[in-house]
Amino acid sequence: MAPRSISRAAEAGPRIATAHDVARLAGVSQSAVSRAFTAGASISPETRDKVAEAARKLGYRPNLVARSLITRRSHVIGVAMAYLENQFYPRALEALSQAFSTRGYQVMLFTGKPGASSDPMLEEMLRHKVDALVMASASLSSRFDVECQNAGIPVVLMNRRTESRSISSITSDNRQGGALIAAFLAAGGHRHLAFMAGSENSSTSQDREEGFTHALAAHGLGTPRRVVGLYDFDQAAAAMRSLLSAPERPDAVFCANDHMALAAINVARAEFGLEVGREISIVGFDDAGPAAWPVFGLTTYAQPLRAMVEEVVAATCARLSDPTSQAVRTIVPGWLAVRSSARLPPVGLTVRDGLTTWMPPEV
Amino acid sequence: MAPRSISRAAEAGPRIATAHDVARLAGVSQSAVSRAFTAGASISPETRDKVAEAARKLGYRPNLVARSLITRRSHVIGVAMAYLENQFYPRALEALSQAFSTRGYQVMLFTGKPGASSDPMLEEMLRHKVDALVMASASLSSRFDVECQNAGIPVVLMNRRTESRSISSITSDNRQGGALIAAFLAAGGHRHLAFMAGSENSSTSQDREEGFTHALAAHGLGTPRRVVGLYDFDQAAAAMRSLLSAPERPDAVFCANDHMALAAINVARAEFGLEVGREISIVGFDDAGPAAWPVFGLTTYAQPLRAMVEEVVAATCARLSDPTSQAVRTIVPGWLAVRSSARLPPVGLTVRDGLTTWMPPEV
DNA sequence: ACAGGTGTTGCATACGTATGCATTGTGGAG
DNA sequence: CTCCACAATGCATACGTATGCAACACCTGT
Repeated sequence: MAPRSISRAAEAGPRIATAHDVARLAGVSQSAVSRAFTAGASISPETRDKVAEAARKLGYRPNLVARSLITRRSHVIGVAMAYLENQFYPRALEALSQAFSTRGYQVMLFTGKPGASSDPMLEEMLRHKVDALVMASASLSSRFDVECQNAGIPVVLMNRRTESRSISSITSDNRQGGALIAAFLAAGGHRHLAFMAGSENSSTSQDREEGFTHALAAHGLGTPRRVVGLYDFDQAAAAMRSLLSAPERPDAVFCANDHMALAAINVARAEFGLEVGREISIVGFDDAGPAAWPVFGLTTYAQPLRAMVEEVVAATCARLSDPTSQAVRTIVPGWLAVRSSARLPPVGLTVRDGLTTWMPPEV
Repeated sequence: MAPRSISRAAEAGPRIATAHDVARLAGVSQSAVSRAFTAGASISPETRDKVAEAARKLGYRPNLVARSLITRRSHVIGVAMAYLENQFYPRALEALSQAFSTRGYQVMLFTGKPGASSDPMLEEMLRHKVDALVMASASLSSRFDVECQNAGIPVVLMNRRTESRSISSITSDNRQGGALIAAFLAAGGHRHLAFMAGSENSSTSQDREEGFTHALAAHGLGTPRRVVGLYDFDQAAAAMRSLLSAPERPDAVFCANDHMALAAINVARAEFGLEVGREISIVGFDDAGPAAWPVFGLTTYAQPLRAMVEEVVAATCARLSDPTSQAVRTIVPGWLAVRSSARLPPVGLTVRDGLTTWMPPEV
């Protein structure tokens, strides 16, 4: 090993400076160098300055790999996320990366093979000794839970929940959102409703559907027609086609997320020539970027991205600083962003900062 | 250290198994365990099986942090990417992550503070000992170059280029793409052209503009009007507003990327009531997801995402396996995806697999 | 002047793995 | 039967850093 690394260094020019090199140049011990780079360590200002000067001369940078090995903290958070064609996720990813980096963590991205089990991904994450896992996609197997608990790694779900008591989850109020949309559409005078589900095993889609369906019943409207879009643009388009081709066409469609709602609008407008918002109402969930674009004007339940990300980061860091703390199950409230893709109810609309929202008139 | 880690282990339950634990259980040396997990190492099948069995019992996983320290290879690629609201980038990120993971590398994501210098990001990447850098956004300072060369870390740019001879870059044919669009619009009978630039310091925007402008001149059309959209949706919308409010309105606008072109379509249609493709032509560059959505039908120069990602990964791995190899400068050819956002020329259109493209009739 | 406290420093070791080297065992060629 | 080649294995060490511990200097209060 030693001879090889020497020869490699020889061919690659000057070796990368280590704490020992800095120590030698500064005339102190390696410990002093380490302490100079550790906030709150016991070291005199003079020594710290000597070290800083030597480090500057040598272009020294602490090796975080070596540090990780000894401190047993990699300061790396594994983020599992696929399905990046849904704008909500890239934004979430960017925000997560920002927020974690503010607290001294970097994000390692795991996308997993499309359609594959999440287990190989888990394996890879554990080998890399990530400090924590944020799962924003992929359904977890039961192994996931126990393996992470054995490894002592906190797991935080974003935008989905689980039964496990040891895993934290941050979601928006999916049930209440679905219910609010039901009330909104009922107040708008719609009578033939439809729901487009995401994946069948998605807790998020289930919750939104439940809230929607229950509230519809409470408003005296029957069970909505149901199609499945699998969170996929093309699948959603096909589902929308089948809805609009049916003899009894719905007058309002609630899609389990914006990505599918945008597909629905595309089909309704481009293939069926419908004027969305007048001849048919389409409502989504997320308020991802394009929803607000004028050509769509998608009415949707807005998930507060920044707030959710903050909660994810807070939950992660909490469990990192106190491993005995309980997993949390946080529900962040959202609101209904009212635009033009759905017929408006006569009352209940309010405008604030140029954004329109709606609340049911009576409780 | 030792007493602390013992007490920590005690409170956290069974310690995470190491190669030593496996060795003890299997009745072999730690070296044997290491070799059992190293492809091509000198070890007998029997020993390998014994080790595998013991490892299975203990739930052993090789610690990649420790491995990185000794092999000086982290198997982590730093990917710098911001601007994820432009759909092109999330897709690229997903594809990069997939492709690298196929070759045994994981992706660490660096987004950088919006608007900040890339230097702190670089610092963080070097501390984490990434094996290579893929830069798909952020403009690099000159420090970047030398620091990475000192550290012996290959740098590969995606979708941008640089003067430095030591940095690889993968782009599509931006000049030719701009020229092709000019020819296409000229053939379509447009006479008052405009160009919407991205960022002024973006090589990509510059190249597309150059190709566009030169080819326009060759077709006897004057210098196009020029506005700046800074690759930003709202800025692009504002730029489009100014174009359409001017006394002499252009009959075709070439936007330096799709993201801005989509903003332009939104403004033209929703604010000015124009029928895009008939009253005004709008062309983009990228062929990111929404360009193909029916409501946009954006005519755009298609960058072959998969091919570009493959080239990026190939270039990265090439320099990793042979550090003395030269940096490459690869240009991946694209093609013009013709849809409905721009008036069609009378000749030159061809359809293949349901996709329409266009080539200039004569050379 | 002396005892005790406080703040700095270096030494030694540990983190978990990979690998050069020496040693051993095994089989085949002569 | 001898010798050599080669495969398999263990020992020892190295990667670069953090930190417990002991040694030490310096200061304060009596």
